[in-house]
Amino acid sequence: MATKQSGPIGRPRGFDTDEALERAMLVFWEQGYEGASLATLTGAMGISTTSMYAAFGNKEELFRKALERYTEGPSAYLARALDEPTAHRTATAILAGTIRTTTRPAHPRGCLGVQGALATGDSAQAVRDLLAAWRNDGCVRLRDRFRRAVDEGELPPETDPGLLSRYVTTLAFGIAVQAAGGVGRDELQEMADAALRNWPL
Amino acid sequence: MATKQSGPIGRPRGFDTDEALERAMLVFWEQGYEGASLATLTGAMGISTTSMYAAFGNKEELFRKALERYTEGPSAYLARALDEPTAHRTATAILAGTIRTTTRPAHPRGCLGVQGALATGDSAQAVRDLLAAWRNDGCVRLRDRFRRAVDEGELPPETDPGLLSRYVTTLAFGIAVQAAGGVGRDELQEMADAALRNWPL
DNA sequence: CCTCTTCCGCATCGGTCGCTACAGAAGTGC
DNA sequence: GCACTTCTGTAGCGACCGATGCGGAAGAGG
Repeated sequence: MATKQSGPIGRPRGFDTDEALERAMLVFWEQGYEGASLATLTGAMGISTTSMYAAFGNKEELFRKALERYTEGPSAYLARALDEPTAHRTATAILAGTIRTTTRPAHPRGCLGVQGALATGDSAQAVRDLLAAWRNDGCVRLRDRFRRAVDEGELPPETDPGLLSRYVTTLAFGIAVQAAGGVGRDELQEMADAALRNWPL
Repeated sequence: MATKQSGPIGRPRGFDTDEALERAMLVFWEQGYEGASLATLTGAMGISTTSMYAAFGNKEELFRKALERYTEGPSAYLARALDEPTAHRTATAILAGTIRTTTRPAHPRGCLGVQGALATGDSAQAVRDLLAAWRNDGCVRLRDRFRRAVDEGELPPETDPGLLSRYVTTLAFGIAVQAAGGVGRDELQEMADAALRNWPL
């Protein structure tokens, strides 16, 4: 009957799980899934391999959780953009958010969802598929947003929401690749502005 | 004085260097630089590690040569596109060539220059930089082509060639990412057609 | 034939990979 | 104090990483 109000028994964890996951996410972001070794990861997390396995399972599970954290952290602009009042503002916010996130100083350049595991060996195919699904999910949610805009009469009825969302996500992924190579923020923003000057396509 | 007309002395090589390099390129294309192990590479090439080292130097040199082969093979559409008579046809040819190459059945999906080493560990940074320079070179050559079109009066004098080339290459890299995730050829081509419908931007 | 040069198959190098067994430390509840 | 549960540091697992040493095989030139 007594509600369990006391903490879990046993020795409490000696590190902050959220902070360790944040650091792991940064390593995956910069070096990719295959490029990030456990030694590098645990070194950045400040814990031993034993603690990492006890807290996160294994490397692949750690990556999955790092991707979730990325989605709700650096990539949260996507969810916010979908709430913009118009489709045009949604597209603008997505590209601006992508550019800001992929070119932020003191953060890894590029996008974890793009460069985390774009091409991998056999042992990392599950992670590659996970990221492909992650990217596709973003495209689908954007398509639904544009479809709503068509239904509400904001966009012309002959507009193809899938085509439009594919266009915006293609630009976003391309921006991520450019940013990973060191292309500057201002140049990308000018290009994005020009790309959305005529809308919808 | 006598011109050396006889072949090199010693035991001749027992395999075709070009074909072995072609197979190595395909492995790098599909699995990336870090994901492609020497065992996988030499297995696909049909030679032993000893022969690979004797013929190509090491893994990094093998990748450099595979990238050259990729540039002159699957990515040769870029050079051809730059010779198109108009800037618009150049842009159209680049996107069409990108889509065809990144979605070709029986070939790895995506683009070696994008997914070969987009994010890597420390030991592969040189390859990452090499690919970033490769991508930037494509953008620069395209910019020069557009600049010529401005000089020749084909494009309005207020056109920014750098902006335009950044736009086209961003679309191309985004297409490569989409293709790596399994997006179909027709859908990408429809999007590319729509993206270039208003030109120049 | 012999000699010379190069190539190739086998074995293996030290290092690192992801991962785990074990024992002791450090907390909780009684 | 005690028993119990959980976490952590060390040490090491087998497997694979990229890269080599070595000796014999194989062809070219004489």
